[in-house]
Amino acid sequence: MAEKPYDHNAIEEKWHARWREDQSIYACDWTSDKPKYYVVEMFPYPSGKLHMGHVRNYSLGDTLARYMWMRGYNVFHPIGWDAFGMPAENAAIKNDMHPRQWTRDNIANMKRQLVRLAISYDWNCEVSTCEPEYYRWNQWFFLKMYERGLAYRKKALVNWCPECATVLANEQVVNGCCWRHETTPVEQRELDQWFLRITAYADQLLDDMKQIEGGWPERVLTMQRNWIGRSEGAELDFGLEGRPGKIRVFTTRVDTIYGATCVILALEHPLVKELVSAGTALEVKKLIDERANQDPGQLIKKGLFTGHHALNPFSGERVPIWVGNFVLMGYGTGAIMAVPAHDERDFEFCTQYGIAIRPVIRPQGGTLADPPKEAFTEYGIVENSGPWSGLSSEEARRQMAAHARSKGFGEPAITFRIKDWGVSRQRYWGTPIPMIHCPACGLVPVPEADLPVELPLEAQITGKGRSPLENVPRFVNVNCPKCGAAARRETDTMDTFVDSSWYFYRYLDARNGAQPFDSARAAQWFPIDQYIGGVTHAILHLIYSRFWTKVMRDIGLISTDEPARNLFTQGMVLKDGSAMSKSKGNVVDPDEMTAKYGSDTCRLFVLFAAPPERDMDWQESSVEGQFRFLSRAYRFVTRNLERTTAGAAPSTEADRKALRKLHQTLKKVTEDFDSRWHFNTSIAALMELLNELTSLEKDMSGGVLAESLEKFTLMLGPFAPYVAQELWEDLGRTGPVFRQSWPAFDEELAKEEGAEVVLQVNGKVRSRMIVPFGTGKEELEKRAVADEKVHAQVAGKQVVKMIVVPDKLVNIVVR
RNA sequence: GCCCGGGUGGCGAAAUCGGCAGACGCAAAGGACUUAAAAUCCUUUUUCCGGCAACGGGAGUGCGGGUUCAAGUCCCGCCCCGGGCACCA
Repeated sequence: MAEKPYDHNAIEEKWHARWREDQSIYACDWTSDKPKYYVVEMFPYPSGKLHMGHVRNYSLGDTLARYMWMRGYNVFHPIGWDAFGMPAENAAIKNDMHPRQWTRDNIANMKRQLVRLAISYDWNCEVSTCEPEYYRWNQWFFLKMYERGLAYRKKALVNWCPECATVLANEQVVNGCCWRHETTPVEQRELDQWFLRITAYADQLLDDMKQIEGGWPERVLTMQRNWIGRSEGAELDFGLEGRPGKIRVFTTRVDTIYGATCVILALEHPLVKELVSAGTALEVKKLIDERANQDPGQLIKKGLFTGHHALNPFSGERVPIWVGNFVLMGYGTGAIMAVPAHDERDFEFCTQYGIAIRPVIRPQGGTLADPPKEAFTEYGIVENSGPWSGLSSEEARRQMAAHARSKGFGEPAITFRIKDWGVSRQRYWGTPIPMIHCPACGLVPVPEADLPVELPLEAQITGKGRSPLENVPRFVNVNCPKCGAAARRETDTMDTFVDSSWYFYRYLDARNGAQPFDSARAAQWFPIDQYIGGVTHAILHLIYSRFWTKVMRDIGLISTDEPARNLFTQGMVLKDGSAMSKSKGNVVDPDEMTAKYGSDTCRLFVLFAAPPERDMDWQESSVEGQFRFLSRAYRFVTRNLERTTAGAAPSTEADRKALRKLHQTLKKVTEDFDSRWHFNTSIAALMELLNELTSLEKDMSGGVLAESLEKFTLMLGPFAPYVAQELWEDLGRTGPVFRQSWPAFDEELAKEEGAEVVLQVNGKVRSRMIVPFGTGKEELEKRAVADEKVHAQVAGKQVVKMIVVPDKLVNIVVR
């Protein structure tokens, strides 16, 4: 019996080499007639090295992919690179290295790591978003959106560092200052920027959630619902006293309008300039600057009286017009009617400035609190509101909005919190926006035939100035495609969320030079069966890609409304209670772990540490346990190889026990795969099985040994592909483990010999007994009372009640 | 402030439908093998009380109540930790 030591290096190198020779091992079979299974893990940003969050994400996806292959599915499991973005530019500045070179080097290294971890990717379909063959389709989509009015240009504020003389991304602003000049306050500048009209799809983004409910975590849907922020109310016009014009406000509570005691404009509201004196305008400007450098959560409410009055369209009452720093220009109409009695913010503001507070809603069955001590914000009964008095809030909202419409001073309205998606970036390492500015023709799209607009590689990246592209004459100077005159090319590049909005469609057809992808193939493979990634992308990426899918549908490329039927959000990998990050210096490099213990151990470790949806605190100590398990498994199988006899019937008591445990394990692991992916318990079950088999080893006969070794190896396959493959070969079998069929379990064999019934007295366990399954209630009662230990507890007391759960327990209640 | 998660031994965790709390693993302690160490194997390991011991008894899943024959699991009220949103009218 030649037991072999577990030489993980030799085993992993051997299979690593063989698999690398056969590039097609994980390739998708596009002609297969098996049911499809499309599994995607969120692609990584090529920062240079995989971190443990990646290892967790990809091990999870891989384990699932291998299982689905074994279940007979035609699996498509691709990967790519989210390869545009700022770090490449920063590296270029720091190390004098071209972003493209830096990115490609990083990709090569991370690809090596993924292959080493034996993640089963179809490398034929690899996608890298920084290559023209990919980003040309970003440009193509942009043109399609422009045609449809979904891409447009407007002025918007950007963060500007006067020291760098450059635009900063939001994440480069730290405490209101530049990340490189920590004492230089960031200024707000207005620039023309490109936007995508995601708001046109706001209702669909909400409604189509019906299609993915149940498949997506509820909390992701909730976060998206809040982000979209649909609210129903009314827009109303307050007339201006003594001058023409009006102020339009949005409110969800028309029913409170008789309690409106002032109108408040946002600081940037266009009317402010008209209404206030030069002196007040200066004060307003001050408030704007003050707010720019403040944490929005800590903002202290401030405001100014404009000196003018507005007229309440319902009551005709004259109310003062204020400006307030807490009124958002970007939401609703940029102006509100303040009802301090029924809104906390208005209450705070009006109390502070001595503005009248007038309650008009009383709680159902309660009385009007006058003067109120705090805002009553719930619905109730309308009071002191002319003809509307006595109505419920709900009824008043409906009737009053309708009344406003019939009188022409307003109408029911729906407002969204979500804003159009600003995609302009004044950066180099991104997709050039395919537009041309012609002095004669204005904005002219680059003709489709001229795509891609390639990034000029010679641009100098200095971290200064508006955009590196502006200093590349070859890029900037073009002839207008319409009139032929000298024109300027747009130098803004696209947000990298554009790249990631549709990459999983490109996987299907990664080398297509004529279209973004083949529609017929997309119809066959979409929606994605399982998308896996971090919950950090719950909002942006996952909303943008849903939006993109709908646009592609409207263009006619696909016919589905949603990109992914199921989404799984894995937990974060934490160290000392917070996320691993370079700045905290607590990053763990997977290479170290693979070098020491091997990839199989590393994979097992991340899956075993916690259930996948939960955050996992980094506790490296348990890695030894995983290594020991694989080591024991390997030795167990190899030393028993020669004892196996195929087909021999079970003969010993040990055989029966081993078979029972084997089939119980098969059942457990299969159920974990088919439900919640708690692979920590699957691996624990495999450990239990190995422990049991080891203790029965000597008394097991050849037939049961053969079955046990084979099925154990197959079950190990999705988790630890290298060692499973090695054992498979040792067992004299051929072909990849993940192409074998997943072993079925036999419910009969898995059954225990008898049911263990717990005997309780007053809810406390006093004894237990083994009875045949299905033993009747009366029989159980009889046996329970006869039990010695139970008897000792019951003796001398009165039995009040007996609860019997067949095959489970008997509880005797005594007094 | 609002909306989600989560809180179980020294540690990671398990208990999937209200029915044996702590599976599996780590760490620790003791032992076997060894000249020795590593590796491996065996034993103990929630806690308190009694006992030389087999064993017996009590407590115990963040805190306080409740429902139930029975609660980690369900209900009510709190505390703490993590995440998201945060003047969205």
